[in-house]
Amino acid sequence: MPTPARTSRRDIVAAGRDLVEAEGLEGLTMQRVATAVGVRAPSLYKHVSSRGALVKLIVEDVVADLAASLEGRGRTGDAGDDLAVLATVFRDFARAHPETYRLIFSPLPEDWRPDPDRLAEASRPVLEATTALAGSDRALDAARTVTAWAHGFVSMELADAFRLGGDVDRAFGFGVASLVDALSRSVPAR
Amino acid sequence: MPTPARTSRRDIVAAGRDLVEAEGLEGLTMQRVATAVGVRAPSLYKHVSSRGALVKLIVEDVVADLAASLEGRGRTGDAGDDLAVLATVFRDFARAHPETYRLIFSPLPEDWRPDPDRLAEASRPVLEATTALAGSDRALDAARTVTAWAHGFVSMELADAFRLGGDVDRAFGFGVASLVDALSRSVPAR
DNA sequence: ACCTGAACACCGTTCAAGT
DNA sequence: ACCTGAACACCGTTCAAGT
Repeated sequence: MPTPARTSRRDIVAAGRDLVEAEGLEGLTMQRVATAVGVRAPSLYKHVSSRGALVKLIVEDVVADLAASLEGRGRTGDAGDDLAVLATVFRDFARAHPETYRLIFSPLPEDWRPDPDRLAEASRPVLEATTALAGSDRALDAARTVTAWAHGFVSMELADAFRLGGDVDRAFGFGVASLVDALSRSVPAR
Repeated sequence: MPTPARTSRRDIVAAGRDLVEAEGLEGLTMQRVATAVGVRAPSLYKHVSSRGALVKLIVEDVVADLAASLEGRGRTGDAGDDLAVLATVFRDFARAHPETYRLIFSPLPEDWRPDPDRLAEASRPVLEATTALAGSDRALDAARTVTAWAHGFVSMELADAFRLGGDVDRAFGFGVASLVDALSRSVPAR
């Protein structure tokens, strides 16, 4: 006689994401997720195949939210301003969800990694802005430069790795301005 | 009656570091470390206070090696060239020790983090180069921009996050050249 | 002074048994 | 069809007992 499901993959992913945000990835245990959704740990395996698979679902959920935050934010008419806006939205997302942001850029085992298409979706707005700013020949290199800088900056900020004093907000502004400046010029001389 | 030590903190850190490099942080179990140094797990606690403390010692060991690699490499006479050399040494280090590189930039629990002084030591060569390139007023902002970019680039490369094709080496060269270009100019106009 | 086996409180995961 | 308790093979860590 069938039993109605007492939980769902959706609930499990949401509960898992909350757990990660609250306690980090190591706080994500199957037992705690189970308690959060009102079930025993073994029952989770009817909905997700393993803890790793759950991590992957959580990562994809977070990446989708990040993509949605960036979507349509680079449309001021000035490609340099667009890039600055995108960088700020990106940084704000990271600060609003520090643990899950860390998670999506963590070195995860192969089978826990999100579908590459989801990542491509999140990076499209940046690519559009760099195309406008630096030309289509240089757009990919330029997007990689900006993305690397933004991710590096934000992850160092979250890791509390800027320890030499100074104004971190100013350093962020300085970084965007320098990049926009460099990318809007013709090919560097070196 | 005293027993002579069958292992040492030094051996334990070295064995732990090898384990992390070979299998990632989650491969670092006290039991495996113990086996590697020829002892049982409980004995390790005579030499390190916890697994977290061992992780911290490993991180500090890796950071010291990174600092040594960078030391004295930014001295060509041209500050732009210096920065390019430092970036390349940094990237080579990451590719030579991918797992331990990841570890030192991982979001670690507070008490597992290395002594800030060790990190400052590793970043000094960059700060010297940006001082020469951008002037002392802008040196810190410039160093943060370069460091963020380099770390972001390398960590995305290691995470296999550059999935849109193109030449990753060229993107790295493009990034350094753009940054050097921007930082060697006067204050950006934005 | 260091090393050990036994024990404790946890993990993730499997599986037969319940409804 | 989903949920459960019991079990298995692991963890990190503590501690009394050995040398």
